Amino acid sequence: MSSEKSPLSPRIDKTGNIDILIAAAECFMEQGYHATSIDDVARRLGATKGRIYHYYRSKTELFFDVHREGMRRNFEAVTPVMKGPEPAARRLNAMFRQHALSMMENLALEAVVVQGVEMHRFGATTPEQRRTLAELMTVRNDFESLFKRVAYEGVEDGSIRTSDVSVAVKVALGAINWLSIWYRPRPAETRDDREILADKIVDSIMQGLNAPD
Amino acid sequence: MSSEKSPLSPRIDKTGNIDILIAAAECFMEQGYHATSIDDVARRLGATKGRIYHYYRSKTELFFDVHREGMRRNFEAVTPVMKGPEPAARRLNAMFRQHALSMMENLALEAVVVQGVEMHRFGATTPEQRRTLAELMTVRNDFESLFKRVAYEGVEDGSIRTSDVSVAVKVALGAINWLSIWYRPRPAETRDDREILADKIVDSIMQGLNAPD
DNA sequence: GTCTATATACTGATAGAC
DNA sequence: GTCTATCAGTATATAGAC
Repeated sequence: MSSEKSPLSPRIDKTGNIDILIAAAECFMEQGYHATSIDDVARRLGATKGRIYHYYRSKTELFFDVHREGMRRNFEAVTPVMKGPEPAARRLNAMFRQHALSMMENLALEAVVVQGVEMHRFGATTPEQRRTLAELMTVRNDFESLFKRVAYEGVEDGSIRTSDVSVAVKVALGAINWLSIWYRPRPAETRDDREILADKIVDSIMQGLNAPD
Repeated sequence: MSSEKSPLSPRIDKTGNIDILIAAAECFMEQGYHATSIDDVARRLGATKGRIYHYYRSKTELFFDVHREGMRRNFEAVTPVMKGPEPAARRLNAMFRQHALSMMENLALEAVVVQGVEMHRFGATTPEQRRTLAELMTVRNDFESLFKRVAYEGVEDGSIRTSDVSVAVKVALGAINWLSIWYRPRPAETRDDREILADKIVDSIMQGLNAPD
């Protein structure tokens, strides 16, 4: 059905497709995109292929929609804290923190987003799929630009020091995205635990490892 | 024939298998493990499957060997600079720098190593493959431990400041490993260019983004 | 809207010629 | 040591019953 205006508009939920997205995200996270069959996703849903192909014309489109939902949540987490009267360094700090928390709390979706980055490697796809892929990469770049913009503000207001804003942002986001590789929630984990971890990560990013002289 | 003693011993080269490893690494980097067929690898070699299956019993073993070679080069790059009379912070600095350069100069191999991390998801494998996979993960952990050890030394000699050594090292290595996602060498790139980039990355990791008061 | 076939294509791995 | 031919297994996607 997907009438898709903006890549950020919530196009799901009402039809109950969110179940399919979550099931797909979990399968993709655990086994990777190519190793996951539509049957796997259906099995996790407690259904059969028929249901999935009723909503999605292809496995690729399903992947794309998971990716979209993951990015939507990324923006949702970060944009509320990026503006304000504080020095840019403090706002950037908050953005990293929010992004890290979003990674932890939407682990499956975000793991797929991370996979998606390495998936300009979609080899042979239809022209339409190519366009969608380009669109997703644009959204990713826009997300990165959010951080760059605030980082530049910080260079100007003197709250941020770096030899290269673009590299510094890539380093910071890489560190956070890497969570999708090593972070797995412990059985009785609370929101507090995640916030403590997020703070440690952001502290590493903002303060670095060198002891002050 | 792979007689394999240590995961780090150079078991290749002489038979010319290194060609197969490189071709496989490039395919895996561009399309991912599952999307790459043995025919793809053979085509890149300018040969057919027969040649590959003469040296490797399965696609999985081929992947494992690429991973091994990538990790071997990682150790090779980092271990020479990890000991010495300097404060631990300086040695850690050098280790990160070497690792970043190794990522850039062995891009295909290292991209496969990065994929390998997310590949405890090998689903159904033979017991032997499970053992190999566990071995590879051990090697990865040992590599990370190299950095942790020096970071702890830094905490003790006062040259390093962090709220959590383990997290800080994961953050730093994540940032560097993320290179495999976004770094692609420009056409006329020189060693100097790579060193400049590596220095910027290491600067970000060690100094952080906050301006000194 | 969901399920059960089924068509079609591809891929990992093997056997045997050269 | 490399190639050709081929088998068996599996996956995407479709068609049609319910």
